[in-house]
Amino acid sequence: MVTIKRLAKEAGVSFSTVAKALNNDETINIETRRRIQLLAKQLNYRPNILARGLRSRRTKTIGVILNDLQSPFYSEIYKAIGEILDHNGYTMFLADSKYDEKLEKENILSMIGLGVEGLIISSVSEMSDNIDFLLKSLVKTVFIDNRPNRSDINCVYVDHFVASSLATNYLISMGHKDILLLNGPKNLPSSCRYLEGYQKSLKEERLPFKEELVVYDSIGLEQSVNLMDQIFSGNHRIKPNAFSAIVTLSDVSAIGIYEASHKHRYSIPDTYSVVGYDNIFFTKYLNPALTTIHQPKEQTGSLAANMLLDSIMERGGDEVQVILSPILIERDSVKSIK
Amino acid sequence: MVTIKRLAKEAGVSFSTVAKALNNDETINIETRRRIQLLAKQLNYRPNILARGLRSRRTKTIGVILNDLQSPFYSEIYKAIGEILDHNGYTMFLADSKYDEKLEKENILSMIGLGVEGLIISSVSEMSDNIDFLLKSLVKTVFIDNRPNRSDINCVYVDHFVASSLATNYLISMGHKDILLLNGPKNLPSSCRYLEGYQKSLKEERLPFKEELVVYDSIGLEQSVNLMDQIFSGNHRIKPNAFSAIVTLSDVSAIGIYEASHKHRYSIPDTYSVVGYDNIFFTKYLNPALTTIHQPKEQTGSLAANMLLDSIMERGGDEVQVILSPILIERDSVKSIK
DNA sequence: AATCAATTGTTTAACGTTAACGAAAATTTG
DNA sequence: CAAATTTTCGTTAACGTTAAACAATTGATT
Repeated sequence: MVTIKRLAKEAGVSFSTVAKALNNDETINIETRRRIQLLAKQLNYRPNILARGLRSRRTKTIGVILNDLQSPFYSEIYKAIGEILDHNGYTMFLADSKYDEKLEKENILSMIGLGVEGLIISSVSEMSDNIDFLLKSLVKTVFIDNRPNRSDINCVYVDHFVASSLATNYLISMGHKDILLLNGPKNLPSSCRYLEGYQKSLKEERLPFKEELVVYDSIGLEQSVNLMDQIFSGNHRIKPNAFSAIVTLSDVSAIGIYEASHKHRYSIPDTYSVVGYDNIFFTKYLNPALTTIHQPKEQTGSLAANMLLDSIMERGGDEVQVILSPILIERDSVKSIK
Repeated sequence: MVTIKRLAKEAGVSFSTVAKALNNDETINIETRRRIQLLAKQLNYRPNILARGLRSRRTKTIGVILNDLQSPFYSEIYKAIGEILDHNGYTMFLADSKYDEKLEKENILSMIGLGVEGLIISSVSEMSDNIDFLLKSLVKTVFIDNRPNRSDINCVYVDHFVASSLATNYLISMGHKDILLLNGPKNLPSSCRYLEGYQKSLKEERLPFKEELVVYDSIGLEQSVNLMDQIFSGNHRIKPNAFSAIVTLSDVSAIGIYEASHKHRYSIPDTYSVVGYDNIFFTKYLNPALTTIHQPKEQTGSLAANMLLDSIMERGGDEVQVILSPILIERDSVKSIK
């Protein structure tokens, strides 16, 4: 392994001269600097991040903790984060919290142990101890995808309340009255906002809110398939004829509905209308093309990354909360029954 | 930040006693050990990986360098890698080489600087200098997705030659004679194997190999859309009526074909038949459901991770090459024209 | 010629951990 | 009961880097 000492020996100078030369320190003669920098390149020298981080606390790494790494939704977000970080010489650690608060805590501690300078996190809960813990610790943090219940934080998220009311309003305008809400885990902040938006739209249109038409914990493909399979089979408290449309918290869930309905020979949108959420890239190629609520994922990622870097570099001042707007994308998975 | 010294002060022992206690060293009284371990948990102590790695070279991290992080194909692979690593107390660094050899080299050097114990990499080229460099360095490496031209390495990949001949044979059996090959970058090992399999199938069936029906660099959604858009518009050396079927190197490319053909009002499979590659999870929900060649992605990831861990732990002996088999998945994007 | 400042380079001490070694206390042995 | 052994804990020196303090050489100024 080629270290600074090795370069020093090779170049015939002290190791700290090499260190300064590599950091382009003006107190080293420009020629010596050039000479050493060239040598470093020739020998494929790379600073040992461990040593640097240990000494200087500047590891040039940041941690990204998300609820589901595999989901294309989060993929697009961390793709955007990665781009920004790359341009700024930073590397990212990715971790999957699997919508689990304990795992999230584990990941946070790991990241701190790894010496990250900052963290971007889609926190599982709105008022988890993890959030307090994070704010007490010294790592700069940006919360994405949802908003913890406090104002002294950096965050960027889309308004889930608006999103679900957009979806619900649209279904109502198409004549649907019994709308199943396939919601996420109950403690998930986005689930709460989502439910509220759904309720608000029903209320506005003077439709009754039927608690029994809300079902939780259906995030992810498999869970969603299983759940809808139960419903379509009649093995669930919700019966197949109790609703004519479905609002989901994610496009992936919507695909689960496609799968289950396909199995039971129900047609979408003829029997059931479906509105997804996220607008992940392939939804327009589904059969039928999915009507969904678009989230600006790339923007979320790049904004979050830039905010974090600003915060790390001490540029930019106070904490900021950025709220992005969702957009309804009309396609073919909703049928008018007016 | 809570360190080993802090714990020592708190517990009234020397810092090295704490270190040993935390590593469950038998030479420390069981009671003292328990006491210190409890304290560590209470104070949310996490070992500083930087310091540990610097001193002991055991960072418990491995690097994963892939050609396209966002593609669901690679997502599924690194998801599987992550699962295995988690169970073994390892963390992973992810990096995107974007099918670029220079960026790949950059990433390799970064990973080494980060102190990874091993590397899983989908190398861009078959005989890149990067491979020699890696083998000369001390980092254990597993190559995935394709096979460098040497035998003294660990790798796991599916046989792209078999894959493309599976696809081509199938199309021929459905009566297609003019088959466009949407291949990846020319230097990509998988592209080479893919071309060879395609040629072999044509030859077997005594069909002429038309070089002009092979087009390169069409990996990724956008490139694929642009390319097909050109072809369908007549602005390409390949004319729209020169072929009746398309074989692609990735499902994502296949989606690009869907997009372009949709724009130009061509029907799949009525005007063009398409066979994808990878079988990423949502292809069966596309319109039309995509006929594709399945790659065992999860298996690839978990095998690679296990091989790497074996190699790191010095268990297991020689280098192994694992070749997995692709499977044809018949769906609705191919039409018989016999 | 003596002084001072600028220029260029070196010495040294951290950062938090591991691990080899040393030392003290507790226990066993003859 | 002294000596030998075991048990238990403390000392110390690395790992490769950064950064502050220090030293040496040169050039400019009085």
